[in-house]
Amino acid sequence: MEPTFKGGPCTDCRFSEVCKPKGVVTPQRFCLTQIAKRARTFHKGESLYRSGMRFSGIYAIKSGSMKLLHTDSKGREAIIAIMLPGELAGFDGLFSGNYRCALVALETSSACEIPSAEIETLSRQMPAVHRTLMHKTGEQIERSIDRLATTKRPAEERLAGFLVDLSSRYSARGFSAEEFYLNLTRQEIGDHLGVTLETVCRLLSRFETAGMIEFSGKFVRIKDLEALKKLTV
Amino acid sequence: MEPTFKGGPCTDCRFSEVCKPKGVVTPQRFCLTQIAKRARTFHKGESLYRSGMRFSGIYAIKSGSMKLLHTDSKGREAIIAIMLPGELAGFDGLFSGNYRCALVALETSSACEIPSAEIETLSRQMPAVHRTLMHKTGEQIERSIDRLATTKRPAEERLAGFLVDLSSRYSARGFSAEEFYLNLTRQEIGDHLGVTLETVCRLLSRFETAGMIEFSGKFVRIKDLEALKKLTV
DNA sequence: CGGTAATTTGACTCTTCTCAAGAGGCGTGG
DNA sequence: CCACGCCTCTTGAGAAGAGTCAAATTACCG
Repeated sequence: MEPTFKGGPCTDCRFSEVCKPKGVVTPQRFCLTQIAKRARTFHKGESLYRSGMRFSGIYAIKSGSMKLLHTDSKGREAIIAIMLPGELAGFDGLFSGNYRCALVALETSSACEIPSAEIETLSRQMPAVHRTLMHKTGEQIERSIDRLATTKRPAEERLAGFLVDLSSRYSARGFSAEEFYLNLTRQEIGDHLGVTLETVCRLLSRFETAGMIEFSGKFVRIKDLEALKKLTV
Repeated sequence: MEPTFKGGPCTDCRFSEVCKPKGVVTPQRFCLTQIAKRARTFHKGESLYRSGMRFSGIYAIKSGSMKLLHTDSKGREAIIAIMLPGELAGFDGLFSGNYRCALVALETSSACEIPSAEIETLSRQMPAVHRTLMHKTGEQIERSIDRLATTKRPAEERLAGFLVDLSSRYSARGFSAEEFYLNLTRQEIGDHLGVTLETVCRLLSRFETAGMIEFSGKFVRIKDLEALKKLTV
């Protein structure tokens, strides 16, 4: 990394805002964007990290999508989160020192690694960097809490909520809120929501019949977002 | 806060280790134990903080027990966590700046507040304090992940897991692993596990009939911990 | 173009929920 | 100290939701 950093991987990244500290005016050279490695490509099924591995860094997802995968002692899989472009992943290892889950590409994707050594040094030296990380951590914790709060709700509500959540997250990152590719199998959607793949199938069919969504293969079009939101309440 | 602090609220706290940074030799005067306020008593149903309130600090629970309560827009309640003596609560507000949940005493309890202003100052100045907080945060995140991973599992497994978890947490804090008071109604246990109170009742009866537990009122005795563990796998 | 994996749908089963009624516990006030 | 009322707990019966098993169809990859 050059001391007088100019241009580089983050200059033309449309998500570079993600990595920049918010709320304070800071010299550019102290942003996370300065320490991120150039984006690497990961193919479908490839792991950025695995459960139990020593924490090596945070990943800023540039394109594609990832699943944060937890596997229990019996081999059962649960998808803790779906990560989209413009989001940061790796917090399951940031504090404990070892990743709790695996981060797996759902399609050909690219991500920048923000190495752990740099994180430690810079977040100690630069309050703004530290604040950015804390802010992102807060988002993660809130998201976990919100998901834990839905355990008692019926499958239909959880699935509707999942679609609404994806829509708003895509929208927040500058993508269409109505149309996107969902690179998950029915099994994976089920592993995320805690239901079987057959239930996911039936509910999606029901949503489609009701005119709320339309999908062909992996492509999803949300036709009536309000109706979906009404299901989640 | 006196510069030359001697004695004080933490000196004879049996849980003072909780608040002390681990893994490094640090002058005592830089521990969380230095900034904690003297314990306050909270009565059953009283809130240490409520959802939406500005983050005011972390709470070290000295005695009794608390529930971390999430309420959604429809008024449905979900208990995100049960907090026991010797544990820290308040991380749902530490990073975002506003508490996401309410922290409510389940019985007459006492807790020390570690005020937010002191946390910020001290964790910036003292790496050891910062490290302690990060370590505790890691525990919280891991716990959330582990609980999210159980959403698909049947009620019996979740309830058995809940009892095993309580047992090991009591045990870790120097209490009996086999006998404890569970100051939760069946409704609250259900709100924690995502099932109805009737299901909790039936399962507890089943566990009792099977000779795994014994309970009279709020008092629980675990008779066959291994059998319970086998149910959770 | 063939083979494998994913999806869809049906029929049936099982778990869990809902509704309901009765029993038990606890605190308050007489 | 007892009685009353309220809240909690327990248990049952029936309904609904979700799971399981199975087969047919479709999509995808090499």
